Amino acid sequence: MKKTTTKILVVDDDPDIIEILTYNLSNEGYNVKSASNGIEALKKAKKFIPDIILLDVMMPEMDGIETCSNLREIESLSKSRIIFLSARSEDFTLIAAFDAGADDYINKPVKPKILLKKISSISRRLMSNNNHTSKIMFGSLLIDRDSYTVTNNKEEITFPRKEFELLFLLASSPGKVLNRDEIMLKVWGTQVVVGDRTIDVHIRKLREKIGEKYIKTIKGVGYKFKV
Amino acid sequence: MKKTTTKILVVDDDPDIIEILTYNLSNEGYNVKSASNGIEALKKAKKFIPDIILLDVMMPEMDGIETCSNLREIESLSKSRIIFLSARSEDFTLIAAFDAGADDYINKPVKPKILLKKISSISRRLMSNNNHTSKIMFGSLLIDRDSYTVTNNKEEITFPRKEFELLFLLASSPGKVLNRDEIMLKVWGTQVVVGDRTIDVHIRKLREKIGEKYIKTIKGVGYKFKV
DNA sequence: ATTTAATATTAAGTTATTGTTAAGTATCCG
DNA sequence: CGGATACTTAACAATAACTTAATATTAAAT
Repeated sequence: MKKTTTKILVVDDDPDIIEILTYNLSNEGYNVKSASNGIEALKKAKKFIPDIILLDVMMPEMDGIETCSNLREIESLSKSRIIFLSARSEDFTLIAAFDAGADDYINKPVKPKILLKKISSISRRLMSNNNHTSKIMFGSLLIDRDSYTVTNNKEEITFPRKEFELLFLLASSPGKVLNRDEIMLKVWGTQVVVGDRTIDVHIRKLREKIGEKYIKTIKGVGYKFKV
Repeated sequence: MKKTTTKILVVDDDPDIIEILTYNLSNEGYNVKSASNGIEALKKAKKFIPDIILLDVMMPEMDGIETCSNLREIESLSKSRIIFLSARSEDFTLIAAFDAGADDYINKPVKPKILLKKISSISRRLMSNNNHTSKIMFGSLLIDRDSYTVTNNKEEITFPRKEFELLFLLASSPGKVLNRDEIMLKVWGTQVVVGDRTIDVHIRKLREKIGEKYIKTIKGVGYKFKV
C-alpha cells in the first residue's frame, strides 16, 4: 500500500539522470516533475510547489547552489526540502550547499536505494507531524512514550503499538470524549480501514491491563479518560 | 589521585575566534592549543591527543567536515569529542557533521557561557569516566567503548564494530525505544542503505553473545535496552 | 417493560513484523 | 594475494499484533 501524493521536482542538466530518477520515483508512486536548468527549476517550482526538490550541483549557467538560494527566497517553497546531488568533487563543499539552504545531500552516482530511502523518510516526516510530548502522569499511572510502557504502582507493562497509541490519545485529553472517528483517524490514520469492533477490542485490552476505572464509555458518543 | 586537566584543541581560521576561545578556556583551567586550518589541526591533534576538539565548519581548503572525517580515522583520537562551531543554526548542517563523526555542535557567534557549559559537562563526563572511561555498566554487563569489548560475568568478548555500535547505542539510553530509522541513522549513517533484516541479524548476534534478556523488541516500533 | 442500537467479550482467523539460518560480498590484514 | 573476519542479503519460519466474526450484554429510548 504505497499511496503517496508527495510532489518531487528533479533538476538536472543531464537527461539520462532525469530519466532514471523520474523512473524510480514515479514507480514508487510519487508525483514527479523535472527541469533541466536553474531558471526552469525556479519557474516550475513556483507553480508545482514540490515537497521535495532534487537538485544537481553542477549545472551550466546557474549552478545548484545559486538555484538553491533563489528557491529559498520563494515564500511558498519555505517548507520544501532540498536535496543536493553531488559528485565527490574538489571545489564543492557541503557547507556551501547547506549555507544555501539545503536539507540533505546524496553523492553521485545516485544509488536508487539511497535515493528512495531518503525520499521516503523525508516524505514520512512531512506527512506526520509528530509533536508529541513523551510522558503523561495520572494518579498512579505513568504513561511513557519513550519506552512504550505504562507504569502502574511500580509495575511496568510494555504495550503493543496500537494499544499504546490509543491509550496515549485518550490520556492526552483527559475528560474529553473522543468519538470513534477521531480515534480512528488519530490511531489508525486515513489510509487504513478497519471495523468498529477493532476499537472495542483494543479498549478491552487496555482495561485488562490498567484496570477498569480509567476508561469510560459514553454510549453513542465515544470514550473518555477518567477525570 | 592524579589531576589531569582536560586538553582542548581549538581549530579556526579566524585568529580573533581562536584568541577569544583560548582566553576563555584557559581562564577556566583547561589546557588549550590551537590550529588555524585542517592540516595543522591533524598534525597537532596527533601529538597533543586532545580530549575535546573545537572545530570550525567553515575553513579554507579543508573544511570542518573533511577535517573531522580525517580526525576520526586516527586511532588515538577515537576517544576525543569533536564539537563543531558553525554560523548556521539549521539542523541540516548537523546531518553532514554527524555523518563525519561529530559529537556536538555550537552555533556562532559562540557565547562563552554556552561554550563553557558544554565543555565542562563533557569534561566532567570524561573525568568521571576516568576510572570507567566510556563504559556502561548493566547488571553483569560491562560495555567498554575503549576496547570494543563487553564483559559478562568475567568473560570478555570483543565485538565487531557495527554490533558494538548498536549495543552501545541501545545501552546509552536504557529503556528508550529506538526505532529502525534512528538506529539506521546512528549506526549506519545517512549515506548507506541496508535492508531491514540487517538490523535484525545484528540484534540476533548481540543476543547470542550477551543473552536474551537485555534487548527487548517492541514490534512495529523498535528495540529497547532492558530497564 | 420492551425494544433497539451500541458496546463488550471471546476466540478464532489474518497479517505485519521480526527471527533465524545459511550463503553471498566486502573489507581487512598479514 | 589469500585467508579471515565482518557485514549484508535472501529465503523462509515464527510470532506477536492486529482484525474480524459471532454472540452476549448493556444502556437509552420508547
